[in-house]
Amino acid sequence: MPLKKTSAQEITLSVIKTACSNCNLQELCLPYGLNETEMSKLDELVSTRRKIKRGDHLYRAGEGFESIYAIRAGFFKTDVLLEDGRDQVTGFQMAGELLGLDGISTEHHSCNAVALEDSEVCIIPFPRLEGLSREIVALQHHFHKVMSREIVRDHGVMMLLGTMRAEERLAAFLLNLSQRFTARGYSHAEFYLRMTREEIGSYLGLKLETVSRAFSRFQEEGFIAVQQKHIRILDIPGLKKLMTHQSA
Amino acid sequence: MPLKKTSAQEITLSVIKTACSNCNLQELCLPYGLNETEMSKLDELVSTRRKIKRGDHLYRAGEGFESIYAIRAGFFKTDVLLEDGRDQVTGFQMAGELLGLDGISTEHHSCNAVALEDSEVCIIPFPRLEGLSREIVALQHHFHKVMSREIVRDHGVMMLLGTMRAEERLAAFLLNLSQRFTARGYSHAEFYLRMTREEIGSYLGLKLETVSRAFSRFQEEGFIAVQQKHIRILDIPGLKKLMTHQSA
DNA sequence: GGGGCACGTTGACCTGGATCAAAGGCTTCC
DNA sequence: GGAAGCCTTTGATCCAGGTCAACGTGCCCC
Repeated sequence: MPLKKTSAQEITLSVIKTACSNCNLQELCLPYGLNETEMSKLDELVSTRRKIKRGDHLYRAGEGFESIYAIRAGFFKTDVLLEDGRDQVTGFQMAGELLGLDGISTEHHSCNAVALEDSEVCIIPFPRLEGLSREIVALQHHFHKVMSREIVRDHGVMMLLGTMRAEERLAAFLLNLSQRFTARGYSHAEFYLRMTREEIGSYLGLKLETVSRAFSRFQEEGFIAVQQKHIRILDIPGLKKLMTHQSA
Repeated sequence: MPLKKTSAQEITLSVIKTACSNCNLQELCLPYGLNETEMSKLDELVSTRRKIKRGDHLYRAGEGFESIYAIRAGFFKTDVLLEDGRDQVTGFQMAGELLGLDGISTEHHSCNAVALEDSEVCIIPFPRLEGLSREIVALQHHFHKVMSREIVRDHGVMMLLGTMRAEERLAAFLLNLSQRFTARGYSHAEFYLRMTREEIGSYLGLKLETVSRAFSRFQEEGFIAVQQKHIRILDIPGLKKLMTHQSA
């Protein structure tokens, strides 16, 4: 909308919108499965948002843990640092996904969360979430499912890192992104990568040159069209076959 | 004890012992942090045990999920299967650790759990656990911590698979086992591996020959003494240095 | 609007770990 | 208690992906 923005207007808009009950990410996010009464209780809890500029940290490894975050808009990566300076991207997160679950175990965050584009998160104070999930069975159960899903996802990544060759890894990565964009109502075949080749490589356990070469190879083979961060997927079955067919 | 076992005796013994409140794994397991009243409520819930023979499955990928399991005694591995037949060990679990958390998300198990020695687990019906953790704050919170810890552990494995070289991986693996045996009151320096070289390799993203060679190399260097599955760790600092020092 | 710089591509070469192969040593199960 | 087969070790060779290097490209900020 072409309204001239004043800070008063921004505040108003933000207050109006900060409610799970009229958020279009409900189905992907924490409120999944709640009825109206329950939803309005959740609204009270999730009342604050925070904007994160591209490149800024939402939290850093070692910081005290107080809240988990639901991504309202934008795109994040999480990474872990080893003492000797090596690091690895452990995941890329998009709208509707939760950040910060790693912090529950020690009450300190165990990884960094960095915005890869200007983003906004809903702040969910964890003790209050635990309180509410003692009242609302559906919320409790869904939260457990979300944590469990994260464990299953991690097993998938371990599988990828442990058994797949470079091109299989990249194919799996692209198919996964495609599927997640689809779930959010975006094109499954065309998207912008928010991360660099190096970040993709770090996530996939490959060097950036290898990622770049694999992209080129996929383009030659007609599986995708790449131009920098702009990706068009041309042959999903082809990518899938590539993933399962190779090696023993 | 040299008692002649009759099935009546076995049942009695089993009934007596099946209670968190007098289990010596309390501190490592689900009951951590509960007071006496709470513990006795948990006792009601965790009333059944199950013995699993070496090589048998506790559950299989695809099976319906109903319960999580606390390992009372023994040693397990979990593994994931890809459509094309490749598989990977996603973890090794020992006494006091929980199995089955992966099943919550889809209500079906997503991996196989196999006993690596004759083992015994306590069956924890999940809906009842959710019920009880709505009543007992400490149980709820601890359960969340356990799930979160699993996520953090998985990130560590991703790190290992994504950034470490073969010998670093094996060093990390041995140090991790040592530390977990210590926590259970066993020697930190001497233990039997319950898994084969192939299973270690699968977990670490290496081939069995590479694992074997790395063991031999560690022995030559004086870090450990290996004889088949019997390991003595001779130089913990040496192994630690090996893990962090190498490469960039 | 232009200059600088981070990001991306491609080539040449190298190496760590995979693969293939063969020979013991343990365990287990009749 | 002995045989069969699994597990482990070790050697020789190979290759996928890492490393090093140089050059393009487009984005962003002044």
